Amino acid sequence: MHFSGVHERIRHWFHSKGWQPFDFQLDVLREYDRVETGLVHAPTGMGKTVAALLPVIHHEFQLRDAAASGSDGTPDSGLKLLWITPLRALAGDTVHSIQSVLTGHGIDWKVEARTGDTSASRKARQRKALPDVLVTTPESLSLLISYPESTGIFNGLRSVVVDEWHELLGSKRGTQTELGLAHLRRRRPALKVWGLSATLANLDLAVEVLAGTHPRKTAIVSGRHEKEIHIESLFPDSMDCFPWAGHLGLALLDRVLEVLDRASTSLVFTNTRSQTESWFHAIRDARPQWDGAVAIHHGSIDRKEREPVEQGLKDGSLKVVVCTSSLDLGVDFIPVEQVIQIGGPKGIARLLQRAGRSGHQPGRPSRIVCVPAHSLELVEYAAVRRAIATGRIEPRNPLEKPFDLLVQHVVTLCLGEPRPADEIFAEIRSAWAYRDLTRTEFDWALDFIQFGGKSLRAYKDYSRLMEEDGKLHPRSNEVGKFHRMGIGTITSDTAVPVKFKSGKTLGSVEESFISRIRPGQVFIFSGRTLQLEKFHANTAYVRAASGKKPGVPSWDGGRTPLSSQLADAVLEQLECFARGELDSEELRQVAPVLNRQADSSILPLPDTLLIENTRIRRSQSWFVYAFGGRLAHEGLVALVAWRITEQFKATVVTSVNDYGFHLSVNCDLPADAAFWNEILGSEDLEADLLECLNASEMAKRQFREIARVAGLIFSGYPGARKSARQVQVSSQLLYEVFSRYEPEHLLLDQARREVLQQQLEINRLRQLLEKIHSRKIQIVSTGKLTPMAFPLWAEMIRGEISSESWTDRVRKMAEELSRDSTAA
DNA sequence: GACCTGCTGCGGTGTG
Repeated sequence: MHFSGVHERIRHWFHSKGWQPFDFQLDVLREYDRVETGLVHAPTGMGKTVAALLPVIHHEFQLRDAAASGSDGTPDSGLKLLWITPLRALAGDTVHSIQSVLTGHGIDWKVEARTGDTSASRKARQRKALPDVLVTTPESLSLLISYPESTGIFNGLRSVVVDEWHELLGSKRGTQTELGLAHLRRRRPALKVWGLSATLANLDLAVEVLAGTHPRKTAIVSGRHEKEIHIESLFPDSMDCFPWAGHLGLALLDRVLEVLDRASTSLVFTNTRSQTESWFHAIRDARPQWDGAVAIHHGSIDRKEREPVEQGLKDGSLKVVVCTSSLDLGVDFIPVEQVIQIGGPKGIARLLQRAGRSGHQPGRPSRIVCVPAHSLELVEYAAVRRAIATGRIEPRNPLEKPFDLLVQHVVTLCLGEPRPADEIFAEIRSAWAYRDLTRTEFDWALDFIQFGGKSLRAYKDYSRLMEEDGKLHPRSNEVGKFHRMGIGTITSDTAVPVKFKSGKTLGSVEESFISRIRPGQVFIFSGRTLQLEKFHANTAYVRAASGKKPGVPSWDGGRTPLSSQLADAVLEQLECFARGELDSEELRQVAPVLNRQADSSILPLPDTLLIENTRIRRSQSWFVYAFGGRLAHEGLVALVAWRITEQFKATVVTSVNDYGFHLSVNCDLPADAAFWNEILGSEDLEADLLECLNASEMAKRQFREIARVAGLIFSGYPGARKSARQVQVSSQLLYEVFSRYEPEHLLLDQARREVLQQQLEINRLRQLLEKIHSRKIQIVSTGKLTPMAFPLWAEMIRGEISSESWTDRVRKMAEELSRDSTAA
């Protein structure tokens, strides 16, 4: 390897820190001249930040050397490096670490952040002149682009780093980043762009998306230092008394406490917010001596309450933090000794990400302790360990031309600088997501922005731009004001704020939860026991309380399905088990349950589709183990139920989980493979789905978010947000107007598309159906519920009856089952 | 004797 003087200086810096450079860091340095868009992927905590800065430093050294030898002019002033991060909470720490690496090399650039947290005066200054390095979010970048006085501030920009690109890639925020990059590249054609990412299955696509459509020289640089991951599971004393279903996992509380005892800092990850509340209370009640050293963190807790928790982790004053994905990324700069996962892993990448929160330093292994909430989760842990060992991981799929964001971005661009339509079209098409955007679609968007489209022509409010001298201009200053308040793609939920009378906000809960609580009743939230004082002006006023049996809130959140990769890996583990290859402790432990499944039915395997048929009182229950994840199953079960009722005069009750779905039918269905093959046919899938799912209701809800991103709905001034109801009313009105007068409206089309793709995972469903037809259908009649059927049955009766009798019925059924097993 | 669910993320005005 040849090292110029520049490389020597960089080597020297590593030496001064007592570090060895990693190969991939030097690879990035070597690729810099050749490559225009690159992607660095390495496990978390492996020095990606330094890797991204080395070429920037190298370039600056070259310029300085040239200037010193008199061959070049003065160095650029203003912004040279733009660093995009998805999380504003990371911006401050990123500023410091960039600053320190640069200073170490004798480069005294000014490094600043610009996010929503930045002070108003600094933001005002930054509109006109930027520091040498700016750390920002995709949203704040869009805002910068939207200010007329910012024209020119990117004129000295040399490189962009997109941090945590894997996190942005699969979302509209990623698409927004693509559009931002397309704009910056138009201004600076020679721009170098580097993405930093965790490992993904589709790295090639990830770099392609980052590069956009211009032919660009790209490279993928891999961190070769494999991170060591230790996955350990906790087991109950006996599988006999371990639940077959459920999600809380508190059965293993004592074991978890022992694990917490042995480390000074632990992160306890859960899968839901309400689970976080339950575990926080359980731990605090069991270890009162840890008072003040146990904290809770999730997305519905107010940011002001969360910040001290993050700080407590940083300074080591907290021993245990119970959290959701809210701390998946946010603790990059924090030393955590061990990580605990309560409940199923859901995905391979997800477990890796969480495990990576511990041992967050080169050379140190990551450890994660997995706590099953029910028996079959042990198979998931075995599967995820195997998948990691064989290098299998999920892809993240980028979005394709979302029209709501297109509409938003065109306005953003024209606010910053009035431009001819052709030029804007070309720029937008250079972003990967819009590479296939047709001129017709683009013209539709322009017409919509200028005149409100076909159906809103009469309303001036929807006319945002106008053409003058061949350029698109904002129609008024008002347009800019309202538009900037709506920039971004995250649409917030409909939750009710929870406040003390003093005015301090604790966070927010679901309206459906708080409406069940009467004043005087006690519930837990944000780790506190609270009493509802009154519900007034869409706000829940509470005071601290003590009380037994407090209610635990639940939220209407996302329902992360088991990933396809992990579902396949689970089936493979069952196959291993069937072959007698019990090469993990998890499989050995769960053996009694799997044996019972195999004895009373069969084990579902990769090449079979198991359908169980059980008579429960007067109904026939059919359990289909399709292993498609709960979202795809929700679509599938609706479809199957609909097709059944088309053929038979029957009432069908359904339930789903990640492994399969269940139909309870009050008539006899044929127990032969041909019938099920037909019922599960993939013909007319989309049309049938839209028909049977009451799709317009789902689309209507999805449309609300689309209308907000497209700037059709103003959701209120900061600090004085409109209520969910108000937003709902105006979005519904628009939906109805479009449906009536302009059914081909591209935003309606997008709403349907998003329902199919995001809420029902149509692509996965389609693949699933194809896979089903290549599998052998095996129908087994069972006398009793099997271990795999039990959770689906319990899930079904949850929707049927009150919680009191739910408990009774589950207990009764469990007792019945356990009597059988002792008798057997 | 088993059990009640369901993630995250950002940003903004203007006038007295």
